[in-house]
Amino acid sequence: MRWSSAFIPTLRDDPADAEAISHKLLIRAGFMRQLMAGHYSMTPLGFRSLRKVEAIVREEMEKIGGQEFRLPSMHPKEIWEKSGRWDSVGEEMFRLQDRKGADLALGMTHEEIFAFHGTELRSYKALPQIWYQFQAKFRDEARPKSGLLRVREFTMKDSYSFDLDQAGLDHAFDQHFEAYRRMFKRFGFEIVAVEASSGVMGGNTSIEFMLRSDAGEDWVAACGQCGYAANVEKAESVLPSVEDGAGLAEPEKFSTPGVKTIDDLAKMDGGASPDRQIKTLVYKIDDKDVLILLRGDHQLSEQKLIDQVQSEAMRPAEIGEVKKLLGALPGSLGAVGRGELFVIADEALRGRKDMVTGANEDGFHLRGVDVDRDIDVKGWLDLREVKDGEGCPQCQKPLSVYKTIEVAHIFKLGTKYSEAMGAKVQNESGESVHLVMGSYGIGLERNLAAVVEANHDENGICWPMNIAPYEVCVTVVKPKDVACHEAGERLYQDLSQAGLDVILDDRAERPGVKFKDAELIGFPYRVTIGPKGLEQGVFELVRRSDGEKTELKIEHAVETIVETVLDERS
RNA sequence: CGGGCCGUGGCGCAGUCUGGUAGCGCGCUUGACUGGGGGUCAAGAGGUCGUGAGUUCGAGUCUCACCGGCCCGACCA
Repeated sequence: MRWSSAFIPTLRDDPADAEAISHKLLIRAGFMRQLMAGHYSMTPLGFRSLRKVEAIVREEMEKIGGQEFRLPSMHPKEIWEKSGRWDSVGEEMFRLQDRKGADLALGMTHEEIFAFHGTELRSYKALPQIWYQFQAKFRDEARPKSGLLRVREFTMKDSYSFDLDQAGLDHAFDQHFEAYRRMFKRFGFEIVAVEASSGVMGGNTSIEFMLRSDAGEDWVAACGQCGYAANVEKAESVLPSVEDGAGLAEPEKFSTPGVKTIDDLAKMDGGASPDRQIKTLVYKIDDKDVLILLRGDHQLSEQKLIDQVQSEAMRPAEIGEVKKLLGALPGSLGAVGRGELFVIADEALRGRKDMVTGANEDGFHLRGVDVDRDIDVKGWLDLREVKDGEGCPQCQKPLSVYKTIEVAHIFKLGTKYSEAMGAKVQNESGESVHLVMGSYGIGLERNLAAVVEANHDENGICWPMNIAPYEVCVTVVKPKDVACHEAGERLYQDLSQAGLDVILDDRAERPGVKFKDAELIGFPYRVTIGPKGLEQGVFELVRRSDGEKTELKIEHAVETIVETVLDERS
């Protein structure tokens, strides 16, 4: 490609509405443009890189025996009703009607559709199968943000495995796990694989692949010692034990005027430190009132609660409902003597004595509370959100908690969808059994953005060779000079001939403009061809990642550049 | 969905409080000088000021409604 005839709309300033680095750089460097919130058009440069991401994913899928499909993105309501997800996914699914008034959905994932096609599998002899596709996914995100990191329309490679039994699924899952690791390596960033909550996907095991980044929105707890890592929606930790005093024979009410928070009570004379307090939250779970108890210095993880309580709908109670139920406002709530209510307590409260909690009377608390003696706990669950520095559940060393981008998610689904669609095969003994399924997703655009988040500097993007839109940029410093022009043209032809992706910057621009643009876009290598170099019989090769410059004798330039580029492809 | 901020040439912004001929920088076009890190000079093109209604002699500016975008939170297979 000759730059003079290419559409590469670079911008001198950061776009005003971008925050995330990948968002700013992909816009500025001319890789994409926004159409509306959560929907981006890829420009030719962006599409080249996106196709390289896709090619890597496809290669790795083929390596594990994946077979590529292409499914419709518009689905009939009926198939989503069979799995129950027409209702359970709620507003996140785009829905529409055709001219006959039939209800349709834009696919946000394809478990139902692949399971539907899986019904044509009849015998164990046909197994295992791994089916995949690249397809646009539509999700009506409440808040699209951060450029390509959270959008409403994107391309996903989703694959589905079909096996006879759990052991088969485990194998397919492991194959995907390894394939994904290879993909990220080739993308040029390090990931951490974590245990995750499966959300409404169903199934019991899922693993997320996370890239550490401040632009992310998922928190991960990881142990540097033993390798334990989990999404905070799922992570556990061990706490130092707390020594309790003997306490009182029975709870004693005391006045706490103006105390509204854990902190207020901790600061008050005769109060209690947060780890000696019981925090009481009120939730409406399927219209039932439930009290949730945690230690005062602990935070509820709603996802943990959702994952452990079978419920259709859950929300915190409104303030009026709380007052009506317990007779007091938040700040003075407690579970003592409320045995008629369903009380769930976090494990960290088990066996605690001499605690302080609200008296269900504004401005009053109870001290000397013995959890086992005074509170009728119906269920003990791990509900606490893990915090930085707490002990690793495997090796007790301190955990670190940090922000990440979820770059892929793989699930062991089990038989949820094969049962819903009636996908069965006969096993060796002639019995009909439901297919055991897995599903494995990776978003292309998000991974493109992740590559940028992980590979950039103050001058722009630093593409790894595998993802770069062009591997080499040949910069002709003075295109009007015949010798320069011809040398550039010849090098461009030779490198292209050798199979490299190369762009020739033949624009009538100042050298500075060309250098800046090339750095902003982030070509891994750039060759400078100018009068000075020609006089000495050399080109200059500049590496984007560290700015290292090498002088190449003109007669050996092609050979050296080709070798360098091929070396870095993987 | 709650809270906050913002819509003015392609991009970044000023002008809005206090109503009176729509501006600046960059980019773009043409020409000249230039040519190894966003150069200089000259001459140009480009805007229904998000949309609609209202107040006013007069609205980018004031009022109301709507639309769109960004950020925080809630939510997120």
